[in-house]
Amino acid sequence: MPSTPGAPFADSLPFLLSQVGARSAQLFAERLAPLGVTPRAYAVLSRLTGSPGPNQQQLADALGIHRNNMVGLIDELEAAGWVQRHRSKQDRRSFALRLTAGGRAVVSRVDDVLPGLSDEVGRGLTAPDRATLIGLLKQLAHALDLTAGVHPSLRLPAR
Amino acid sequence: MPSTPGAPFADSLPFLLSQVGARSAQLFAERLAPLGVTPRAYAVLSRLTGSPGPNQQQLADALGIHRNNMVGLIDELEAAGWVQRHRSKQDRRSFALRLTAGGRAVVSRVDDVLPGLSDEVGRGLTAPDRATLIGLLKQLAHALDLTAGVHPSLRLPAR
DNA sequence: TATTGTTATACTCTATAACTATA
DNA sequence: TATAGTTATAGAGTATAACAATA
Repeated sequence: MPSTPGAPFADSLPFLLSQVGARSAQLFAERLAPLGVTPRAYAVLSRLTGSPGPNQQQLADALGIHRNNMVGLIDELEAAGWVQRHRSKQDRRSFALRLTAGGRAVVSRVDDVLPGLSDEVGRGLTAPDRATLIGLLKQLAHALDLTAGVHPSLRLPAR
Repeated sequence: MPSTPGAPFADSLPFLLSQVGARSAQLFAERLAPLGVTPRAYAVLSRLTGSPGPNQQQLADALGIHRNNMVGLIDELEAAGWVQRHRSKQDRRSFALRLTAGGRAVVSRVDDVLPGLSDEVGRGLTAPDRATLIGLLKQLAHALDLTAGVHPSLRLPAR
């Protein structure tokens, strides 16, 4: 059976990528939820693991989130005790964002959960096939001008 | 270089699938927009190309859209002249949904655009590699219990 | 005059409940 | 009593504009 009757798109590369990718994103969100973290929040937290604390504008630019929305996001992370705002001494308009010990612990806990997600998502494939798939996806990501570690949905919604 | 510094997830299968899949969904939506069609609307229209006109409840169940939201969706498609509601004579509570000639024309126009999208999304890969990738994605879709032609985001949002 | 962070507003989507007409 | 369709409401998420403090 070559294709679903009346659905020529169902076996196309764009649809399959979008379909499997969306399911993968759902499973990712479900694994994060018990830890009290949203995918957006994890994107921010994992960006702050580097040493030079960026300000909100820089972080927003790097992730493709609008700076207006970054305010509330940092508010939540600060309320959770995972991030701190430190007034920059070079430029007193901006805050240097720094992960707290608790924030680092959350990132670490999420990273511990990710291998289980990889196994769940890739359970239909042999180990060599998984490696092949990852290689092909990296080629696609590069050809589509995607930045490593930056999710396009943070920038633009699909629908 | 094995992985992005400070971003262990960036090269993982779940993230790459979600990242490339989300970009693919954006490109799909951008191709549809000039035709006045949203991905949701196309999902509905392409489901109605079959001969036995389903009612709204059946269509909602098949696509994973809530029947409450199906009302407004069908309203728009009817206002655009692409779908008609016909009172069922067997069960006068329900409507048999039927594509109009205009509706069939829109589906046809979208289907004409899809090959171009496939080329754009897959431009980073050789033809054999594209075929390999499609095969691997189908295996994943099957292992993840995804239904052919049904997009998971219609059922549940990722974020 | 430009930039960082902030707030307010409106608009879109979605989730839930409740209503009507039929069965 | 259950089901198909509908409507209303509230809640999340996002986009836009405007503001205060600082450069």
